[in-house]
Amino acid sequence: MITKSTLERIIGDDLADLWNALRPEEKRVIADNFRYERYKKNQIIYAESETPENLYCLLEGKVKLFKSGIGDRVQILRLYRPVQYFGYRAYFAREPYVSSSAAFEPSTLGIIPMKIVEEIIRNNNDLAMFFIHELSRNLGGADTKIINLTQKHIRGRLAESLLLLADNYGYEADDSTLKIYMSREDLANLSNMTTSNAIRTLTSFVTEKLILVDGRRIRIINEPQLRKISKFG
Amino acid sequence: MITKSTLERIIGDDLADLWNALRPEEKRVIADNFRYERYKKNQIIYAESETPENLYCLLEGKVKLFKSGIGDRVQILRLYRPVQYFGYRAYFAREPYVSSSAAFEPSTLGIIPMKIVEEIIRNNNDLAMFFIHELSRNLGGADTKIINLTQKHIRGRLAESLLLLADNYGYEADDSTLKIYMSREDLANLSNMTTSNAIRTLTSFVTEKLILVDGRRIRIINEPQLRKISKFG
DNA sequence: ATAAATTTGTGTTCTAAAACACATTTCCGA
DNA sequence: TCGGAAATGTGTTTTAGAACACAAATTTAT
Repeated sequence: MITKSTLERIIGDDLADLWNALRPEEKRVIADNFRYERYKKNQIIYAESETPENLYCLLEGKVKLFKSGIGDRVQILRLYRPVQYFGYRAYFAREPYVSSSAAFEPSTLGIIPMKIVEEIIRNNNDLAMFFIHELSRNLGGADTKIINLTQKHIRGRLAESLLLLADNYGYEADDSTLKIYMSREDLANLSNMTTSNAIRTLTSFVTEKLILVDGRRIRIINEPQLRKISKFG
Repeated sequence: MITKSTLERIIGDDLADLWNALRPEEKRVIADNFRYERYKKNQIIYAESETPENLYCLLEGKVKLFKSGIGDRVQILRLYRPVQYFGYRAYFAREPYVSSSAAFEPSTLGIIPMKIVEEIIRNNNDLAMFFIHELSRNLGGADTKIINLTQKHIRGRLAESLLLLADNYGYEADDSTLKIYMSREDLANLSNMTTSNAIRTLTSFVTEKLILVDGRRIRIINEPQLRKISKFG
C-alpha cells in the first residue's frame, strides 16, 4: 500500500510532462477528480470493446496493452512503466477500446475522468501538445512494429523484444539483468510467435552466450550481437 | 492543371474539419503560407529519415504511406484520399520520418509549413483537437493492422485489403468496381505477401466468384463472403 | 502437505507461404 | 514501331514456423 505522502510526491513530482503543463487552478481540478486504485497481477484494467472513460496513469508497477486476435492468439502492443499515461486513445478517437490492458505485476494506477482532461485541454494548449506528442510517438512506434513483426524472423523478433524490454524497464543493479520478469507466453505474445518457439529461441540465445536465463530472470550478456540479430538475423 | 478558382473552392470548401476549426485571421495566415504542388505517378513526396517540415493536404489523386523493411520488402501502412492530411506525425513526434509517401497516381498536394500550423495550434484548441482525433484514429488503425497482418492467412489478408480499398476509395458508378487501380505488387505490399501470392489469391477469388478482374480493374461481386474470409478464412 | 493446474521444455510432424524459375503479356521510351 | 523493361501469370521446390504431443518442473489452491 503506498502512502498518501508518497502518492502526493508522485503526483507533484513524477507526473512530469503532463503535470507541468498545468496551471495551478487546473492542478486543483485534477487533484479533486483524481483517485487511485490497486491492481493485482494479471488483473484487467479495461477490456476491448468497452467505452473509454478514464485517463490512467501508471504510478507503480508494470502494465501491458494487448489485443486478442484469431483463435486464442494475443498480441502485446505496448508496455507501460511509471509514470506513463494510457487509456486515452480510444476516448479521443470517439470509439470503443480496440485493445485491452492488464497489470503485469501488482500496480497502482492514478485515474482521472477523460471528460475532465478534455475540458482542461480545451483551455490549455500545452496539455494538448502533450497528447499530440505522445500519440505521434506511439503511432511511429506502431508503424515500426508492423515491419518488425511481419518481416523479421523469429530470432530477430525475440532479440528485438529483449532489447525493447531493456529500453523500457532497464536493468537491475548488476547492469545486465532485465528488470521485468515475464512468462515465456508473454514473451511469445510480444514477439508474435508460439510459446514453444519463444522457449526454444531463448535456449538458442543461451547456447550462443547472448543471454543467461534463470527462470524468468534474463541477463543480457552480449547486447551488440543481440542488436545485430534484431536488425536482421 | 487545376485552376486557381477550383483550388480556392477546395481550400474553402473541402478542407472541412481542419479549415472549419480556424478563425478568420488564422485562415489568412494559412492562405498566405499555402502553396500547391503536382506530383506524378509514383513520385516520392517525402522519404524515410528526412526531417519533416510540412503538412500535406491531398487535394486531388491518391497517396500511399509506406515503409521499407528487410531486403526489398515494402509495407504499405496507410492510404490517403482527398481531402486528407498527412506528413505531420513525425514533426509532432520531433523525429525524422519513419516512413515514406508517394503518389499512387497524378496528384495535387496543398503544402503548409508545420511551423505555421504549430503556431496556430498553440492558440486554437479546435485545431489541436483535430490532430488529437486524427492521430488517435490512426493509432487505433495501426494496432488493428498489426493483428490483421500477423495473424490472418493470405486469403484473409487480401480480402481485408480489398475491403479496405472499397472503404477508402469507394466504387465506380456501377457500384462494384473499385475506384483505385493498383499493381499486383502494391496489392501484395498492402497485404504483406509476395506478388506471386497476391496474383494467385486474386485468381482464386475470381474462380470462387467473389470478384471479377480485368487488368487492374477489380469488381467486388460478393462482398459478404469476402468479409467472412477477411474475418477469418 | 498434497493434489491440481499452470508453466516450461523438447521431439516430431505438417503446412502455409516464401523462394525460385520461367513464360507471356503489357507498357513505355527512344 | 520497335525493343527492352515491367508487370502478370503459373508451376515447382524449399523452409520457417505452427501444430501437436508429451514430460518434467514449478506454482497455486485447499
